[in-house]
This record gives sequence, C-alpha cells and structure tokens, in this order.
Amino acid sequence: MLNHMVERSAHLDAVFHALADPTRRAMLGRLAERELTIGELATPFHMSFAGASKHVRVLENAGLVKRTIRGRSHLCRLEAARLAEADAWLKRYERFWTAKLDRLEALLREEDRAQAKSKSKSKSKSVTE
Amino acid sequence: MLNHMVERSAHLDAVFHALADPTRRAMLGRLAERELTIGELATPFHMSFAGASKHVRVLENAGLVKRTIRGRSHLCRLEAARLAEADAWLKRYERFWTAKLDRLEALLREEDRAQAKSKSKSKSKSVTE
DNA sequence: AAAACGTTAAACCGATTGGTTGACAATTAG
DNA sequence: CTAATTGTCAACCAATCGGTTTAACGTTTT
Repeated sequence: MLNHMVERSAHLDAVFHALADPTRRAMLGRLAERELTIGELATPFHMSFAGASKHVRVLENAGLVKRTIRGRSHLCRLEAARLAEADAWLKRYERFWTAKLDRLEALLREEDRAQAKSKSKSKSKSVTE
Repeated sequence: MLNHMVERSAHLDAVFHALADPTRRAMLGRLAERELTIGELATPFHMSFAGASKHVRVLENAGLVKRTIRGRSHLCRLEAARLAEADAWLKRYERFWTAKLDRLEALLREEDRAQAKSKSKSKSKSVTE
C-alpha cells in the first residue's frame, strides 16, 4: 500500500537534485565515456575550477560519482547504482505514459496507413548531456 | 557559444528539480491513485495551505500535473509525459547498472562451474536482494 | 628548496528554495 | 444576505544554490 506520509528518501532527494542541473548532467554524460579528473571535467564549461569542483562534490554526495585520488589528480568515475534507484522510482509511473504512448502509436499507425509513403530516418545515440 | 557546452533542457531541469523534494514525490504518489484537489493534496502534510499550493505550482510548472478548476476547487491530475522524458534520459545510462548486474551474474556462473568441478551437483542459484 | 600543478576551503554574492502569515477573490452553504 | 469554504497572492524569512575570488594545501617537477 502506498504511504500516506512523506516518502522520505535522502538518496532520491540527492540524486534528483543532482540531476536537476544541466552542468552536472553534462558531466555525467562525459563520465559515461571515460573516467576524468576534476580538471578535465571542468574545462568544457566556462566556469571557474572551484565552481566545477563544487558540482562534482554534489554528484559525489548523491553517490553518482566516485573519486580516486592518484597523486595530485582526482579521478572521477560514474557510479550508476543510484541512477538505477531513480529509474526504479520512475518505473512506478511507467504505466501512465505507456498507456498514452500506446494511444499515440495507434494514432500514428492510422496516419501511416493514410499517408502510404515516407522515407529515411537517422538515429544518434551519443550521450551528450 | 555558451550553449555548445551545456545542452540546455529546461524540461529536465524542471522535472528533476520537482522530483527532488519528498513532499512533491508523495503528492505525485497520491495523484497516481486518483485526482485530488489542492486541499486534499495538502492535508496529509502538516503544512499550510499556501505551502502545499506552492508545491503543486512547482509540479505544474514541470508539466507533471495539470489543473482543472471546477467551481472553487482546483482538481489536479498526474501528467506522466514529462516523467517519460526523465526516464528516457536515465535510459541512456541503463547499460552501466545492467552491465554491473551482468558481470555479477557471470561471476556467479563462474563460481558455480568451479564448484561443480571441485565437488557435488548442488545447483543453487539464489540471488536474493 | 622552490616552483608548478591539481584541487579544496573560505568568504562572499545575488537568486532561488521551502516555508510562513495575512489579505483577498470567488464559489458555495445556511 | 451572510458564513464558510477553496484557493491565490504578496510579503517576508532563513537556508540553500550556483557561482565567483582569493588563499591555502599536498604532490610532483625542477
């Protein structure tokens, strides 16, 4: 049964808060490709070094990033477990949009039948943000 | 030039921000069961009426809730499309946590094989979490 | 030992957040 | 008509946010 109280989950609070900033989402996107130092994470953004460092700290506190100090560099790697938690939370609501998508899909099928002819479609799959 | 680095998605910003608060997540949880007025949404939380109203406003601005004014009551209903957007964003990282589960599974299979070689024919595969 | 590097800490800033109160408008009930 | 109900708005508050600058720290290089 659903909880009538405020569903407290500090994890989810921190994860969703961390994801609510485009800079941090972009950082995660880059960490999805390879491990990066704080400096490497900072450079793409026109932002002070310390500013980027604070963003990384937020990601770290949310458990989305883990840090390994090697010499004077801090290597960051993506930690996806907490993303899985957020995903699990969203799953609870999946039926609401799939129902809608089903209806949309039916509608598009109808259109396709009427339109008869259409062409090409490309698909990019890079994680850029 | 500024937007080259950080791909802006105001939608995601707003949705993740809205989800980063336990009161708002609880409100969505109740709206998943039935449509509710602002007052009904407010009562479970020991919070002023205006306070709850502001939370609903945040959910509304994120596109997660839609309001229908009927007389003096404001009926709120869940709008899941934006949740689907958040889910789609997370999906791009799915391989990271599924990959980990895959590796764990492979490891367990390996263990099983080693055990079978060394000794008996026990075939337990309980992965309880 | 000194200089350069990678990063954090501290102090500060304006904007936003989550929350309150009190006044107000509109609808409904007695 | 007058009450009460339902909700908003504006003002205010302390806390946090995203960002800066400057200083400091430990590590490597020279």
